Amino acid sequence: MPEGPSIVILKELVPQFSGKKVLEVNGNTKIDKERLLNKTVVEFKSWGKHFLILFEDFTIRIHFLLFGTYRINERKESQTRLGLIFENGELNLYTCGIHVLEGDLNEIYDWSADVMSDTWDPAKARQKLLLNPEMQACDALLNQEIFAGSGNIIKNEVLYRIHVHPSSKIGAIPKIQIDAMIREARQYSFDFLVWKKAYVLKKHWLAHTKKTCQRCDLPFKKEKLGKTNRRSFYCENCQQLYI
DNA sequence: CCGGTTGTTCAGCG
DNA sequence: GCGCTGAACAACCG
Repeated sequence: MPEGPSIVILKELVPQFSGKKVLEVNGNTKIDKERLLNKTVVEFKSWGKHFLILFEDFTIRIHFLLFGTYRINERKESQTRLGLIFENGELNLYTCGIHVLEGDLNEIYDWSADVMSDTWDPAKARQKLLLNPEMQACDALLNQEIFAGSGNIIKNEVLYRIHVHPSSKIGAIPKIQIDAMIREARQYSFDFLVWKKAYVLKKHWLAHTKKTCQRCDLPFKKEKLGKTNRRSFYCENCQQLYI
């Protein structure tokens, strides 16, 4: 569920509730559910891994973390975190973090940092990267201020596509590879979106969870790397280490 | 049945 | 106040 493209898929499934009034609220969320009652959804948005439900005076921010899921016009057995019932159906959210955001969303979010946004700004991403020469490539691709929406799968696939070792330092990577990283972070996210919709995402993984490199047939390394200490799958032979 | 995880936050420590 | 570490959260798969 959690990476950016999955949130975009959710966003595409809910316009049926845009402009509709919340007739009933349920779930074990700690936020004040009364506040949503009889309010009308203005719009649904997303920023990276955040799913946003906009009301007139406030916004509900949903983060699915590792295990979050949702159901539209159906329910799961497990406890609902937040359920919104409209005249034409319902949106049920499970195992997610929920926050209420006050004020102007444009002051909270830099939309151009979202790799899937129409306003994604590769030049800004490049600037941010160059300001962090000591940062490791694997950490950069998980950094939500630089690549909002990118997660561990996208990280591993992008680094494999651009032939860069996850422990490479940003400042030592040739500029042409930095540009490739930025380009592929977006491109792979859209490939992810298409494949996920067609239920063929895993089939297209070339690095994530893989045992062997399809380019050179040598075994992949599997290690927890970087400050983020997340699983990296990489080929020592095909992915260059820049230090 | 146990181990692991598409993620983030926060407490605790030096 | 900082940076770092590890726990906590919690559902599902193999």
